[in-house]
Amino acid sequence: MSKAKTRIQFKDFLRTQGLKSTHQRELILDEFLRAGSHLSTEDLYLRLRKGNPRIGYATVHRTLKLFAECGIAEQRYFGDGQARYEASDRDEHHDHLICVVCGKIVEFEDPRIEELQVEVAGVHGFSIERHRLELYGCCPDCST
Amino acid sequence: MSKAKTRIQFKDFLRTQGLKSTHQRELILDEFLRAGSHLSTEDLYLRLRKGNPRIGYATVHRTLKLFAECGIAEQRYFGDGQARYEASDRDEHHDHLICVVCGKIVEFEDPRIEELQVEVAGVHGFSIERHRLELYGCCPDCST
DNA sequence: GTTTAAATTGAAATCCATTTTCAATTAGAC
DNA sequence: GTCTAATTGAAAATGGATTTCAATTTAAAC
Repeated sequence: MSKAKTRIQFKDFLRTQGLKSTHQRELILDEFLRAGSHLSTEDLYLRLRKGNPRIGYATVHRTLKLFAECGIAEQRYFGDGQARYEASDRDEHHDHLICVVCGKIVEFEDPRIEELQVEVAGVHGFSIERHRLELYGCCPDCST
Repeated sequence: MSKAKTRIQFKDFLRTQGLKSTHQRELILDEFLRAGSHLSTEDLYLRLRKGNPRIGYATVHRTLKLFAECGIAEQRYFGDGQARYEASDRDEHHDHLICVVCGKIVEFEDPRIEELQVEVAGVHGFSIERHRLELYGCCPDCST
């Protein structure tokens, strides 16, 4: 989905929820879309402060939660103690490879794994809503 | 592995690390092995307090970390903001099905998924050290 | 058994990301 | 422009994890 469409999606979301479209929310969405993925609240806050020293951490935090609520972003936990957000407008779904040495995060997807997940859940009577698959290991750059 | 053997494993670990075997550490290990899995530090602390009001939260916390260090327990994060520990002396490895309604946690394993993970990681040049797979959905009891 | 050095304990303090509070400001409907 | 409700951001609160430190306990040496 294009950035322009994402902006419209967000505005629509705000309107339908009786929320207001503000300057800060627009700035935060712009920077979020511009920045790479897997950003923590702190990361995004610091990037925003460079251009706008007036923006508050609480607002960034609250706005990221709004993004997650309306489907623009997804919240992830990689176990380092802080939540990260990634734009969910790119592919349908993907999982993560995380380098335990340098922290690099690579995305991947494999329909065969997804299929087996549904099958396994079915055996236990579960219907899957979402899943999380993370592979931790050593990336090519760090294994030399 | 039997509980007796796990106790010996822990004592050996302590000795080789130059650490001491204490009454508290024995109590905590006993209660940890007696209690079900997926316990938070708080859970275990409260269980221990019932029989031993003198035991401290910090000691439970530190001892659980020791368990993880010596391979008796594994630390898990399910995204509710607190670490959980499970005994790692039962099967070789397993993943989790988590009910988003009642919070029930079911364990499963599927070698076919594991195999595909190794394959996918290889495509990206990663060697896998460990992984995390969690399926979130609705369990049979909650879907009726 | 006694001594002794080092590890351990637990209450309290600290840390740190997240979340909430609240008075001042702003959006947008009228 | 007026008015009401939502929003903002600095500061405070929250909550689990972790550390501090004086008192206690362990276990090795004697």
